[in-house]
Amino acid sequence: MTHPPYDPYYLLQQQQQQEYTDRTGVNTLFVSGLPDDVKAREIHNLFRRRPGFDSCQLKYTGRGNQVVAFATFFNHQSAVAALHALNGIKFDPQTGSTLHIELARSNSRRKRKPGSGAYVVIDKRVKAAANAQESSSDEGYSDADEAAGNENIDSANKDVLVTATSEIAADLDNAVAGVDERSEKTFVGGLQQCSTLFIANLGPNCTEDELKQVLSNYPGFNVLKMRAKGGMPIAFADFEEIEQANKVMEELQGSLLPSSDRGGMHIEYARSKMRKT
DNA sequence: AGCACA
Repeated sequence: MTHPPYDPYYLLQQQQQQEYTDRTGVNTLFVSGLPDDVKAREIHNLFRRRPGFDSCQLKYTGRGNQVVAFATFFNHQSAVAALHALNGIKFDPQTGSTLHIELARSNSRRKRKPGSGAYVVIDKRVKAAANAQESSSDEGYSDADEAAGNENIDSANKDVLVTATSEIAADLDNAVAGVDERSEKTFVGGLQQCSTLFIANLGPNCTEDELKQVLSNYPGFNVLKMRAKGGMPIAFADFEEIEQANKVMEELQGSLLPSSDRGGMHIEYARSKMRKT
């Protein structure tokens, strides 16, 4: 049997293949390198302060004691920002185990019922023992399993955090919408966007020219201002439009300059739009 | 983690 283009299964495969290569729509991080005694609460505490964080889940894959986690954000950018902030950190100083974080293959499809938990545990261990023979092949986890596994556990969790934060975000959104007529700032998923970017983690001898050269390749780039804060330079880069700033943040987040000596650039929205003049 | 200019 062939799979003609209208075959739903064929379409699903096409879509999944696309997700493998283009992950710009993915808001979920896949976290591995966790110690096998990690708790869902620890994962939640790791991500809860990250801008745009939504919820997370810990998953016992059933492959040995392997544990992985998924952290979901309100948008792709927030997810990428958290990825760069946390990837490679020592999660447990005792064992020296290092976190490995990447964009998930696809978004968590967890239903967002009001009152659902800020974090969730998926345990495939018992089931895996039962069908040990048939699940013997390839990888340790699959997104389909993840989506199927979590519905039943959702209701057990009474954490209010998720709903609380999204309500706050909605309030802020309204407040800003009223005040900010020219949309120099907007809220997206609890993140205050700004068309000026704050750039940190630059090397001590990063120059304004060096950075300006990189930034001027992007449409909408206006002005760069640098200053040394405690020896380490920081920079503010202003763009015409938020969308243009977004693009730059997305593409340059974590990237290295010739002068970088302590890892890639860290880029956030500035707290306020750069003054004209 | 570090956010100035007015």
